[in-house]
Amino acid sequence: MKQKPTRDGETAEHIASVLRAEIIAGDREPGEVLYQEELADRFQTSRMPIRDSLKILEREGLVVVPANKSATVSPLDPASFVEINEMRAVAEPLALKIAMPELTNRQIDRAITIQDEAERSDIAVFAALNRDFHMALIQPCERPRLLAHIASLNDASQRYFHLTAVDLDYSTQSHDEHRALIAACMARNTEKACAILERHILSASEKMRIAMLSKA
Amino acid sequence: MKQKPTRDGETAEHIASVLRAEIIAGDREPGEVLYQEELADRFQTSRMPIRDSLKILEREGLVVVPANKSATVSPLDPASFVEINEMRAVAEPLALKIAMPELTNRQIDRAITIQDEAERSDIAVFAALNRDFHMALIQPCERPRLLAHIASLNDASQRYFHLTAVDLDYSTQSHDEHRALIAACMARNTEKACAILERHILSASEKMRIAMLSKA
DNA sequence: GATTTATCTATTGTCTACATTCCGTCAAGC
DNA sequence: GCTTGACGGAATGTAGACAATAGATAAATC
Repeated sequence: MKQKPTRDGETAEHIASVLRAEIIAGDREPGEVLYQEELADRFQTSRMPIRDSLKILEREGLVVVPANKSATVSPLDPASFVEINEMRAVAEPLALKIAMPELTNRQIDRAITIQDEAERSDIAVFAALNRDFHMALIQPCERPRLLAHIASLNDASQRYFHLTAVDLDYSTQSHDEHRALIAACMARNTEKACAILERHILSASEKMRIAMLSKA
Repeated sequence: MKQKPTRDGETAEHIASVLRAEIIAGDREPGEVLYQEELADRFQTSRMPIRDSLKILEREGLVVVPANKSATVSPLDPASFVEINEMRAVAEPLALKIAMPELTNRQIDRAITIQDEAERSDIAVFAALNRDFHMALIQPCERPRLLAHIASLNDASQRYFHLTAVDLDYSTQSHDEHRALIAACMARNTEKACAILERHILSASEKMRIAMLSKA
C-alpha cells in the first residue's frame, strides 16, 4: 500500500496523465484556466511538478502555456481538427504498413475484442475504445517515435468526439470500416489495409467536421 | 542593449535553443552527460530553467532525461534514423501538397536562393541549408502542428549528417533532386513534386544508412 | 467625460535550501 | 575470489520564499 511516495521523480508524468485524461474526456472545457496553485493544492504537491506537467501537456497540444500567464485548456477548432486528421491519415497507414509483417493472429484477435466491445458501448467509452483499436493494430511496428506521435494525435482527435454527437449513421459506418480493416489484416493484404485505414480516418474526419460546422 | 533581462519568462526556451543548435551541429557527442549545475553555471542561472530546457529538448528527442539521473545527449543509431526519415517521407509531401496552392513565386525564389548557396557550401553549412530548403517550400501550408512536427524531424535528421561524411556523389544527387523539385513547384505540378520529395527523402535516407553501417 | 497614468493584486518565474535517489566504493561473509 | 550489503559523495527532485509580470482598478489630468 504505497500511498504517498514522497518523491519518485515521476510525479509530473503522473499529474500530466491525470489531467490528460480529464481533458480528453471533455471534463475540462476548452479555454478553462489552469492555475498552478490550485492544481498544486489538489495534487498535494508544490507548483514545481505542476509546471512540468503543464509543459508536457503543452507539447501534446492539449494546453496552452503563455509566458507569464496562466495555462488554459487549448481550444477546439475545426481547422486544427482537420490538421490533426490529415496527419493521422498519413502516419497511421505508415505504421500499419511496417507493422503488418510482424502482426500476429493473437494481436488481431485483441483488436477484434476491442472492436466487439466498442460496438456495444455508448459514446463516452466508444471514443476511448476507438483509439485503442487504432493503436492495437500498429503496435508491432517497433517505431517508438512514430507510435508516440500517433498516440498524441489520437488523444487530440478524441477530444472532438464530445463536440459532435456521434450519430448512429457514423457509428455504423465506422464499425463497418473497422471490420473491413480487420479482414484485410487477417488476409495480410498490406496495401488494401492501408488504403482502408486512410479512407477511414479521412471520412470520419470529414463527417465530424461537417457536424461541427452545422452546430456552430 | 538589453544584456540581461532579469526575467522574461522565456529563458528556458533560449537555453534550449542554444543547446539544440550545439547538439544538431554535432558539437556535443551522443551520450554526453549534461549536468544541470554545470549548465546553470554556464548560463548564469539556477538549475530550474535548465531543467525546463532539458525537458524541451527531451520532447524533441535530442536528449534523454531519465528520472533521478543526469540527462544525456540522445544516442545516434541507424534504427532511429530510419524511423525519422520514414516519418519525414510521409509528413513533408503532405505539407507540400497542402502548401502548393498557396505557394507564391516569391517563395519559390527564396528556396532557389537557399539552394544556390547550399551548392556552394561545405558540409557544416550544407546541413543547415538543406533543412532550410525543405522548410521553405512547405511553409505556406498553414498547419502549425504539422510544420512543428516536420521541423523537429528535420532537426533530429540533421544530426546524422555529421556521422557520414557526405561524399560528393550524394551531394550531387541531392542537388539534382532539389532542382527537380523546384521545377515541379514552378510548374505547379503537385503530384510530381510530392513524388520527387518522397523519393528524395527516402533515397537520401538509404544512402546515409548504408554509409553509417559501413563505418560502424 | 474621456484618456492617460499610477497603483494594487493575483499569478507566474526563479532562486535557494533541503530531501531523496543513484552509483561507485569498500568491507564483510561465504 | 566472488558476491552481497552498507556507506558516502554527487546529482537530481521538491518545497517554500521572493521577484517580476500582467491585468484590473483607481486616480489624476486635460
